[in-house]
Amino acid sequence: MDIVNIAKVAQLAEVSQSTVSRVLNNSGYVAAPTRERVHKVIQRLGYRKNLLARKLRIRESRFVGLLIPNITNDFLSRLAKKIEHVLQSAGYALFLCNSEEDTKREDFYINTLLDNQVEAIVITPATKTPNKHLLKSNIPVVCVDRLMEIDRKNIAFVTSDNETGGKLAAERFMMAGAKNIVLLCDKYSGSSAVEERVRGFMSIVDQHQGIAVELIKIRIVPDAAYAAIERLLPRKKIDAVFCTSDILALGALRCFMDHEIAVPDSAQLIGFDGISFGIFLPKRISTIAQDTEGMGTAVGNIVLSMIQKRDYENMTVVPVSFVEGDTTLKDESLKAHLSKAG
Amino acid sequence: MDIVNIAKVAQLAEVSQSTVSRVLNNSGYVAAPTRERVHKVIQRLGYRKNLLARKLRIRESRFVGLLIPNITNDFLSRLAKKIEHVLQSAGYALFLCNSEEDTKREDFYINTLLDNQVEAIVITPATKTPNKHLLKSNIPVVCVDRLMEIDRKNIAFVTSDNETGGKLAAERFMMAGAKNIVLLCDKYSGSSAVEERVRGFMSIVDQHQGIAVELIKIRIVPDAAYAAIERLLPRKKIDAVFCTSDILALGALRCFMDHEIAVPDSAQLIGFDGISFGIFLPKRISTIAQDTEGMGTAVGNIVLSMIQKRDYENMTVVPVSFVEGDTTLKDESLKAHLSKAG
DNA sequence: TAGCTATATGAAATCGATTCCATATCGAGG
DNA sequence: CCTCGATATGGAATCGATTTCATATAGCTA
Repeated sequence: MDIVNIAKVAQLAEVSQSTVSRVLNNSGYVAAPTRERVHKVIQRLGYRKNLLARKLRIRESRFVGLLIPNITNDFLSRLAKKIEHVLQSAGYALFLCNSEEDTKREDFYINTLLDNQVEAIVITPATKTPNKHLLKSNIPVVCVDRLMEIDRKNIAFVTSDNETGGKLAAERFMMAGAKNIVLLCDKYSGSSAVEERVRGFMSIVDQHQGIAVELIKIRIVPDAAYAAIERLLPRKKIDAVFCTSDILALGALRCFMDHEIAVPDSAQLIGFDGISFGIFLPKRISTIAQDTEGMGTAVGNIVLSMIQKRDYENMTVVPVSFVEGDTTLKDESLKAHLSKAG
Repeated sequence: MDIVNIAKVAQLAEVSQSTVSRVLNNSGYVAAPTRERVHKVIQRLGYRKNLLARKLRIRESRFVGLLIPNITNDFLSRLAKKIEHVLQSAGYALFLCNSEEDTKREDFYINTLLDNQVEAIVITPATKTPNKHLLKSNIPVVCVDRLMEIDRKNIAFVTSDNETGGKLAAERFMMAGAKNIVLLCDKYSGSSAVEERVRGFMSIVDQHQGIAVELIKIRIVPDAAYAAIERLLPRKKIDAVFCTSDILALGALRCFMDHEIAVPDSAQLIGFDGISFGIFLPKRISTIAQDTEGMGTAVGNIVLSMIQKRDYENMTVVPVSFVEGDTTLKDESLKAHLSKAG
């Protein structure tokens, strides 16, 4: 046999299991020589404690489940990294699950996580409708990026201030006097984040007169944005495009450049997310940046608070900010524009 | 009490634990009415089996550890996603660990993973020197992307054909008659992948005469590449740049554009990885693309083979391919160039 | 009808640690 | 000298499942 357990250590060190356990956990009384002897044997046998057994006994798994649509997504991977960082410092291990925006998979994963006794679940849900297994369970849940219509104890939400983000973009366009706006947004997602961005944007637009906004829902890939803009170009003059994601903005930008439409002079473009890549491209895309690290840290800390039954923020709204790139008029041009207009 | 375990189910269903277990696992003999009764109680109590207890008993954790430098990296996140996909289909859950290229953290994580009884570890090691805890353990290890100088049973390697990738890039440059080449590569990484790319590249260059290659090691961020090229520009005429990563190529491209150096006519550029973003930029970067999905699938399957003690490929080399973008001379131009030269 | 097998169920050991309780020694204080 | 508290250790129950072994009944064959 080469399974070495606490009993074998105890036997060779000529002490009881209790004593070995006390040595391992630095608890209770152990005489120095005994401790020494036990350590020697542990060393010699290359003994490792079986955390599964420990977790079963103390009824704490120190596992947290992370259930997101897609780890490949820039925003989500940065989020995941930060969450993992915070949790591992507190001794928690993270299960990685990709739902692929698929309710079936989400279902499956939630069950798996619960069966594995995770102490909390961090989820970016595929739909606003709550999963029934999640509802039945009592463990802490932190819902990130997207809201859920759920009535349950022990749940917290962390999102960017999407509505304000939408407003920031719209204000920028209004200041520049945009009249013919296209709004590109994610088609499939039941994501509340996208909706709020659109709502915020429209709330500002609605305060102005004579502004045309065409809202187009597309798949969240650059080609789709490219195609959407290309389809519109012959029909109308576009002077501003707001995309609910930088990925879409990328496609739109490419389309404008291919059709030799001057950006930002003829058409302006604002994305959402603040994907870092952007700033090294020939044209940096102006964007509403999310504080991904801030969100990740918030999520991690809230998870810990909830697990430890401390107080926690039920709803955390993380501020966003406008990051000026090369696809919007500069502040100076804006002022010139305004004074000319005024 | 609201902990419901198999004993409580047994009690309410008026059967023994053994019978409940048989029902849960569909093993052994259970009379239909009994089975029915047990299911009713399970339903009523909302019983869930405690997998920790099960895993302890059957001595199989069905956990696999994934230890990578950084999930934020495009290549690694795609890899992670694929691996997770393959493993979850086989009933394995994945622990996510970010080593941050830091040996200390790597150490810590390997210990944690082993203590949690993972059945295998997938690792992109921070150094070529093997971790001592990894050496001592017997569980299957799959080393991805980077090789390790390790003498151990139960280890498999999966990497791209980095050397051939380097050769492909060099051949392209040779065909186009490049004479003044800059080779930008990752400074800190002890990564064998980078070394092999460089080796492959140089092996082709060495077959030609009168070619100058300046090798520069920099941090793997676009700014560093930008700065490196900018520093060289006044000193020498550069007609080709090979970057061991697309991230670097991005910075180099930006630098050329800012200095109004025509790409690819004056200077050509080839990156490595095949990051999908590239193709939607104003200039798509020609690159040596890795088959990330193929690697992920290979890794997943090898892990499963090793765990199940089936045969497995000890060393898997996944082919790479040259993907022509807008930063190298097109095939036609090349032919024209060659006929003119010849 | 004796004997055998397929079906059905339960008691108890087991996985590997933690922990409560009991026991024992020793030195200090009364 | 007796008692008490601090120190040190061991025995055995426990966490929640799985699994072996034993037992019991029913139906079937010889």
